[in-house]
Amino acid sequence: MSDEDCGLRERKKRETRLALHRAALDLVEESGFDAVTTDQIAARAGVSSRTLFNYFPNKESAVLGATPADPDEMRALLDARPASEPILRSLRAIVETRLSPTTYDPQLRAQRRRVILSESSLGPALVGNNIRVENILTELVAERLGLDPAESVRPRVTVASALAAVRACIEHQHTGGRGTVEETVDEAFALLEHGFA
Amino acid sequence: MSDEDCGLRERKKRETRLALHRAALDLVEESGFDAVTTDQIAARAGVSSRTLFNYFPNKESAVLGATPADPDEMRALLDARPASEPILRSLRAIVETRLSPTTYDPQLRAQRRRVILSESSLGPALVGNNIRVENILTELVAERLGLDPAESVRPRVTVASALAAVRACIEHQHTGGRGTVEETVDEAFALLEHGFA
DNA sequence: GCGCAATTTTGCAGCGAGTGCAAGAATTGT
DNA sequence: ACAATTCTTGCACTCGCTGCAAAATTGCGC
Repeated sequence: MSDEDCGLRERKKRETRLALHRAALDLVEESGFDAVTTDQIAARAGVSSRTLFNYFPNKESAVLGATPADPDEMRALLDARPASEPILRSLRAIVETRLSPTTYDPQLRAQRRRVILSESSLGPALVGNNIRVENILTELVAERLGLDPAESVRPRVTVASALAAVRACIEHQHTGGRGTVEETVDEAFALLEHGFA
Repeated sequence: MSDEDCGLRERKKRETRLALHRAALDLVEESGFDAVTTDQIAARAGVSSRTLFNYFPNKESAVLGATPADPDEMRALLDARPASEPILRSLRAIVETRLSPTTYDPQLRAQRRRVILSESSLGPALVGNNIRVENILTELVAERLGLDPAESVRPRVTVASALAAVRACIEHQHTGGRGTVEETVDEAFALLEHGFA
């Protein structure tokens, strides 16, 4: 996926996109999300402010380097999981992939992770409140469970809870909570799986 | 609470607040959330645009008539629930109270409900993404469970999942899903209680 | 009532996010 | 090298929201 379409045009676009993402991450890490303007990000990336919005729909997405959730891509992710796996576990894997994309170079990934875990303005944009992602996943989960998403809320509630759980764990970090994200996510999904009762 | 402090000043403030809320609801019901500007809301309420933001922190809050989440108030709500009640059930009751405040006159409440269920821009502002509410509830739930919210994620995950579940049910309505909100919320909380496994 | 203090409203000036549009620059295939 | 396509840029603009200081309103002691 990263080597196909190697025209100059496509390569430049990838470079620009990455430059914007890097610039955004750097600036946010330096001064905090709210103190950084989109103009500054564009300037550091060496591109006009208008161009930033050709690549990302908003500031948050630029910082996250968010790729516009593609249904096919997510379907591929889900299909990659064994059919026998409990749906929650598959969901968790998918969400974690979105959280730290494996196509990144490790250093950038680490920085992204650092920023996500320290900037609370980003949580919502990442997993919570991301209606588009929720809708796509709901559709996919319904399919796998053999349910009609218009008939039963179950798929949607499953997805929403999973996303919320991850976001809660990130929030837990923001508020200085104990444990690594991995540990707390473990705990959270155990709760979802076996019930809060 | 609605009769105390009956000075002219306090009464006028309540009137203005209500006027803004009503204006916002009316306009949004007429034209949709995105098509309504804060200036229009203020104008219909007969106050300056600047005044709107003296009463509400943002457009969404004006439409929702959102009262700034008060820790003490929420504690009172929780304390009103029997101590033996499962925490999820208490949470559900609290969230539902926030969803349709009992201090409203029925007609306004109905309108508010209608708007909430038809305007998807509002879901986030109501329950999801409401970090402040989540933090307060997390604290309270931790207390009731006898846990330290910094030690265990459980309280936070419980709260986040409950909020997410309700938001998911509202979203279910938005997307034309079947069933009343009550039914779907029932189903959702049953899942949370007994687990998704 | 009267006048002073506290509070509220308002206008204004301004910032930052985000968009539509049209002109200009770069890249492509031929 | 030329034309078609695509990307970038600048510009003007809307909208949400904020700070500030002046003006209006209300509360209170007399």
